Amino acid sequence: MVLNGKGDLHKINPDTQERIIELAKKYNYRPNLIARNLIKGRTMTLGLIVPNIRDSFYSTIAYYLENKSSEKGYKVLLGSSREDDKKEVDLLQTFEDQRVDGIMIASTQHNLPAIQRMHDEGFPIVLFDRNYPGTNLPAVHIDNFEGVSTLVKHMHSLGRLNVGYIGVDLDLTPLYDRQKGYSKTVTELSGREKLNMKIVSYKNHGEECAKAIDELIDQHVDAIIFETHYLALHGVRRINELGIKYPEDLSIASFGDHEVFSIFKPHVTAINLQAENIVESALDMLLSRIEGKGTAENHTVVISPLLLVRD
Amino acid sequence: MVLNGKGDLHKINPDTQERIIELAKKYNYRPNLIARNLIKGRTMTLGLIVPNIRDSFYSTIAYYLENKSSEKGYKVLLGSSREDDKKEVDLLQTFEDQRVDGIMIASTQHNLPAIQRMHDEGFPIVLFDRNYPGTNLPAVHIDNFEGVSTLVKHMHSLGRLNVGYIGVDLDLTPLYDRQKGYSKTVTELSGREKLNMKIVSYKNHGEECAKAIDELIDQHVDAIIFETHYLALHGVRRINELGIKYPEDLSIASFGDHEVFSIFKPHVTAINLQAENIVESALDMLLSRIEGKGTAENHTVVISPLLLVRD
DNA sequence: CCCAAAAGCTAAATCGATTTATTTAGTGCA
DNA sequence: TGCACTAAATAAATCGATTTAGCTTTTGGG
Repeated sequence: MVLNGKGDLHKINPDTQERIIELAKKYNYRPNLIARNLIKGRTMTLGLIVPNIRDSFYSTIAYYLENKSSEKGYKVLLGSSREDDKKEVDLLQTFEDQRVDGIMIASTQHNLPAIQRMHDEGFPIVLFDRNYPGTNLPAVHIDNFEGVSTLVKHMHSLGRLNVGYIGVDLDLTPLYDRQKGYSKTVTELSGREKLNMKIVSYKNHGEECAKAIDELIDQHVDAIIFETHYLALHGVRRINELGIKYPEDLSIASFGDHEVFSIFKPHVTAINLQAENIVESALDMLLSRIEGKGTAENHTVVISPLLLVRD
Repeated sequence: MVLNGKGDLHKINPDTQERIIELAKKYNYRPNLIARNLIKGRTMTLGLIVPNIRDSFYSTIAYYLENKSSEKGYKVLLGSSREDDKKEVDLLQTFEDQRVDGIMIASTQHNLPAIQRMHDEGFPIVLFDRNYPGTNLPAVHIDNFEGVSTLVKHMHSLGRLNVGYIGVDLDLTPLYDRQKGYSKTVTELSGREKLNMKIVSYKNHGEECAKAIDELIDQHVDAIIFETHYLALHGVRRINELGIKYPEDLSIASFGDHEVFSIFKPHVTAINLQAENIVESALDMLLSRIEGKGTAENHTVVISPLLLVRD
């Protein structure tokens, strides 16, 4: 009681309190957190599950989560699913058994049953980046539609009306939303029937992205929007190889920022994925549910993307 | 006993065992790991403390650690010290209180007392990347001296005899070792008195690195070695800006690889930091100490760097 | 001087699993 | 029939902290 600062509350004599504190110091006493966790029923630990911690977006998420949650006394258990459904359920299960107080997950989008079950049982869990549409699962993600839309409009404002788009064939909601954002905005703005949209395979995205660029150039696009940062990297490479000057002869932009975009010149205009905001919202949702005050308010938080206008 | 597969060992009747297993399944029983941890005195958790999880090297370390240790049934608690001594001791303390079974840490190099104490008390802890020289603390790191030496020799083998070097002013052993590797090798190989070595401040490394390049060019170097990947990124940028062609007019190489080095062309020759090997060794050391068979064998494992010859 | 109430401690229950001890039932052999 | 021994099940102890209950000693007021 004394060591937890509840000495007065429990009417422990001030002298005794002092004695206790002294002895604790003398013997270098440190409470065993496992024992505390056991009786408290909470571990002050949050689980983070990402498809790949090497990815700069997810490692940035991990960074902010660790920072913000350590401020509030929480630790972070890290899980990397490697885009593997099985590994992901394993992690979910282990984290649940381990009694983490909550989980933040960018799911493979193939584990709805497990996640739904946990949520239904009252386990605080919040999806981010990738969600399960049509469910009541708490989720935080950027507005992908809006983000691409912003990029297209930005291109138009620069006088680039014949925009092209390169995406990837992964089966993920954020990517679909981006593609939808592109086609909708382009048709609305220009009434074009030809969308100049290329979807490349993830497995071989480097080469296919280069090929896609060649084709778009043949179709005389004057701007290209890349669906992800890694596509943009390969795109920039190809554009340089072809000797095409950007932004003079071609405007480009990436959905998703990357450190080199503001190092190598010309700097690449990009949509920032707002990792810090995502973590902030997700953490808020988790903590309010953990602390129990979390009623069933807004299930999904959609964060506005940030356009970083560069060269 | 039954659920842990020790039914026969404890002579539980096979029928009873079946009944137990069935009931466990029926009621969806999952053992509470906290309770297990408490009595077992181990948590099947490893702590990872890095200066910055956003750094691609450290996130790669995290990736491999998570993968390899989850194969062996261990979880990973993540801590990011942000190069802050205080935060680092806090993390160490918390992880110890939390009773993680072992810790893998890239220290700020300002917490010897805390780390030494833990090690002396028998806590399994292994340093990586950055170590405390002159101590008996278990450590794993790449051979930084050897790595730079390899690069210098590689340059010489290409006929580039007037090599330059750009480093950073951080107070970290691996960087000193690299600098030593450079000066030693250059003097040995060429007997040069002029080392063409520039040290830039970390805080402003982008601009200062560019300036350093300008100066080295003035000094007519025909090759530049970058001490870290981020210096190399800024270096490549500056070299492109100056319109200098590499590798034709100038050879460059980076200590530390980066994804863009094999995307953008010409590809940048680099030393790979062998994250996977580092994790493997560190994990071996930790587990053998955790399992108790770890006698005081080799305290330090030095890993050979890998030269990736590119353009 | 007595009693109620507060002050201050001490003891016990609890969290949920693991491990060890104890009890009961059953078997084999002299 | 009896004894030793095994099989199988049940009970208890343990990990270390938190919380609640219970006990003893003071204190204050009539």
